[in-house]
Amino acid sequence: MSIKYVILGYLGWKPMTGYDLKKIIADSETLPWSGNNNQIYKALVQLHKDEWVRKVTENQTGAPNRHIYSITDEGELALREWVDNEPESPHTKKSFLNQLMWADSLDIKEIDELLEAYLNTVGEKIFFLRVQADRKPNMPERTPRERYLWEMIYKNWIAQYETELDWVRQIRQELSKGETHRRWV
Amino acid sequence: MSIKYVILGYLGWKPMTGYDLKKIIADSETLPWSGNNNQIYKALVQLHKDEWVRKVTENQTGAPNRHIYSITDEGELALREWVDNEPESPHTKKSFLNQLMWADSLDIKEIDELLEAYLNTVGEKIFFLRVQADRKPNMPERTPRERYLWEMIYKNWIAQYETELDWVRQIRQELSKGETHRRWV
DNA sequence: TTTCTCATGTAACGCGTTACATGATTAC
DNA sequence: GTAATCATGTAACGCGTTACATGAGAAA
Repeated sequence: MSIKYVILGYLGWKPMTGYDLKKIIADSETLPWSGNNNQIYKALVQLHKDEWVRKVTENQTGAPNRHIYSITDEGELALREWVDNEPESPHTKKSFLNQLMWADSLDIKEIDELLEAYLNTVGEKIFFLRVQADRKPNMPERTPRERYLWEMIYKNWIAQYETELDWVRQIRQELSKGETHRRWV
Repeated sequence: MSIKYVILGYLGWKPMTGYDLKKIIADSETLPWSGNNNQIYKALVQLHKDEWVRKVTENQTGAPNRHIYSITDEGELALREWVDNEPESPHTKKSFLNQLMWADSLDIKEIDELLEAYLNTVGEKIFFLRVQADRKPNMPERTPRERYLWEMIYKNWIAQYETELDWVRQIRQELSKGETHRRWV
């Protein structure tokens, strides 16, 4: 449950409520979770039981009392340990490529339209990534180095999608060339 | 349940048993499933109930009877429809980037070691991708165009990981430069 | 003799999602 | 008046994983 650590990371930046975390996670273009209540509130209960966070309740009228969580010393230690974990390769699901595996039943025009649609969805994704990289919401900038790391994280995502665009352009061009030269029927 | 369609795709290539499909999926460097029994056998039951595949039982002694599945006309139609679906952007989980978000608590050396380890796991992944792209196991080559599509699919994955390598190299270089110039403490 | 391959299937569990539930305040 | 924001939480479900279960034949 790596979302637990992501939450812990944010709480190590500053104290927050579950609701705050929910918004951050839901709005993020790079964190791969929807930010649903169930997951976040459960993770917070979990973190509290582990004593990696402490909870302060702020009374309110008109809305449920706010539970403000902040990281503990044990939490900080656990976070550091997790950060220093052996890195894993990315896990990617490209359902479009799974479609393309069996796309030979389509004619050239249909395939090209699919590729164009893919180009557009990926292009849109890049657009939103750039907007967020620009606005930098919820970005802790405690040191210049931290700032640099976060910038590189955004660049990583953008580069990934740019690579995707290049690939689509190449395949579209080659398919149309193959068409005119009757390399495939 | 997109694995259902991937299975349908393979059965549209040639008739197979659940066991065959399990191996193909488990061995694939690009399909994002482990190839566990539970999922595959259930999907086959599902596909059979939909009448997208038919089942022929071949009696055996010493091993369970083989259930050989092949695609039906309805199945072929359903596959074509799915292939022609609106493409989605890739869904990627880069847990390493989530670690890096909070890596400012580490010192330069620790970060660099993490990046190097990441470089290695990604490099390894590329290696296996290239091997598989080269050997081309379980690749239907019914037409030149289909062959081309599958090659481009492998290229897509390789390009993605290559982009990752470039990114790691850049960040490592810049971090070490920043270190000598005391841009971050 | 132990391990691998063939070949099917089930059980338990974890992570993640959508949808449900409540209710006051603020903005349009 | 309707919708969004604040703020908590629960229920039901789907997809995917590991592990369990069986049992013969072939290979190491």
